[in-house]
Amino acid sequence: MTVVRQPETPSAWLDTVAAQARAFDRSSTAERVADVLRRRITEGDLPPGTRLPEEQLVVVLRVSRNTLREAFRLLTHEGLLVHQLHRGVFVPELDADALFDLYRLRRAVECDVVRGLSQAPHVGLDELEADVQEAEAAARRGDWAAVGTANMAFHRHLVALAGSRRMDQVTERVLAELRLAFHAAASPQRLHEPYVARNRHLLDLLRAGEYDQAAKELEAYLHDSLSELLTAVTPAEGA
Amino acid sequence: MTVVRQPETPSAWLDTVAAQARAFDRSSTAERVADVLRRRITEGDLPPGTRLPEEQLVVVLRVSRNTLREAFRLLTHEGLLVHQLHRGVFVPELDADALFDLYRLRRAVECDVVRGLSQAPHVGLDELEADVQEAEAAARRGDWAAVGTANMAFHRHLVALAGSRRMDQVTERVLAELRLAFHAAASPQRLHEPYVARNRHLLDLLRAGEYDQAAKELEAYLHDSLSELLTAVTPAEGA
DNA sequence: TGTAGGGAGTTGTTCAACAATCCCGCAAGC
DNA sequence: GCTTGCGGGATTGTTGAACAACTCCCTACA
Repeated sequence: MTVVRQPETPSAWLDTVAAQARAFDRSSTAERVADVLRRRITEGDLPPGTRLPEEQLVVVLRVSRNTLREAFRLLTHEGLLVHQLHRGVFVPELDADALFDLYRLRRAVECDVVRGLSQAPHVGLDELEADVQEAEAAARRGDWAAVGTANMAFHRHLVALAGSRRMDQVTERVLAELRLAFHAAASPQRLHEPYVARNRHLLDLLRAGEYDQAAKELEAYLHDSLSELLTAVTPAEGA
Repeated sequence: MTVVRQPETPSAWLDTVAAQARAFDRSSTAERVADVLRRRITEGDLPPGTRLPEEQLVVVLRVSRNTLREAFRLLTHEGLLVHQLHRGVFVPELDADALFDLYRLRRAVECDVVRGLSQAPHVGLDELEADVQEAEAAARRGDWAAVGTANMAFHRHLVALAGSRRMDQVTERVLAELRLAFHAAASPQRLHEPYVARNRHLLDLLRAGEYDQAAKELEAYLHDSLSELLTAVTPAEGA
């Protein structure tokens, strides 16, 4: 039902087809529910601190409580929800400490990937190029949300260059949490615009094989990005 | 059974104490179940590839299927189980790629932590000292499993120096998966013994504030550890 | 003002049942 | 002989209801 088999040519591409079919299969009800909620959260429809009551969602989503709770687990695993015993699940509120923490982990992973590229010479930078172009186009038309999305894709693809499944997972989680903070920011333009050019610069350095230089630039990049995000999120945290 | 009650003095704080005791006891049933399974897995009782059937475990553990499945989720989140749709949960089998991947992420995090110590001058190294001493003692009595445990604690505490909750989580997961591979190794001694002295050396460097030097040493350390683990796990993977 | 008590509402857990899927073996066909 | 197609049994996925345990808020009382 799911896979058409071609017995006369048992070549390698069958494996890839099978893998894709299996990935397609991966649509349990809980994951579909999680998809819906994930979109709502990452789009910013649910502001941080919002509680997600089980009973109401059960009615709206047409699933049983157990399945909904399974979806909650998935999203909690992704950092998009936090669970409090006997109180329910909430959209997390990221304070300055959390942002610090996220950028700390982010820096460790991304910079390590960039530095490590010297060991794996020829990697495809096409996706990064596409992301930068996408960001530049979005910036020209003033769509700062799209700029932010493209920038995040840039970093996701950057980490993907390492070919490490677990690093990809960590990055996915970090960026998902970060997106929560982006929504809380006042000015999306200030938050995203400067990094279009810097991503372009970073990509140039990678093309030139200047990996150590790129890592340094990336570190400064992330430092500035965190500073900007902190001032954008905290309303007025003077003495 | 779990909480001692004092009926003659029913004051308010007693209730909160009781609540805390209960919460302490283990917040939820699912977590208690997860604890039991986690121990069985990390002790090596369940060899990689083992399937954990729901019905049998429900009977043995005296919990409902839903609660058991919740425990499965927790352990899957920790990397101690893998889930396959409509097939069940299994103890993961780590191949060479997975080990490579784990060490890649591990190197990125741990080395970043060590390098970052130059920014946070005075950190407590007492726990690291205790771990090293523990490992040394275990090595003297030939308890290589205990050496491995102490070594892992050393690295966990090393990362903890950064004070980053998310880095701690990542490390926890990486080490948990790694422990699975350790069980598959033939000679625990070869796997753990050399790193007792190297941990001691690393600690000395940290005490001296030679953080860059320590990071370099740690990188070589992890490289050697991975090599050893690969030869220990793969039976005979020559050309 | 502050605090104990109670009740409503929500979450945690269990149970039983059914639907969907996988696995294994067996027979039919080339 | 090999593959294909088809059950049948076993296991997982999902549901709905029920009860227990807990949180939160409101009220009464000192």
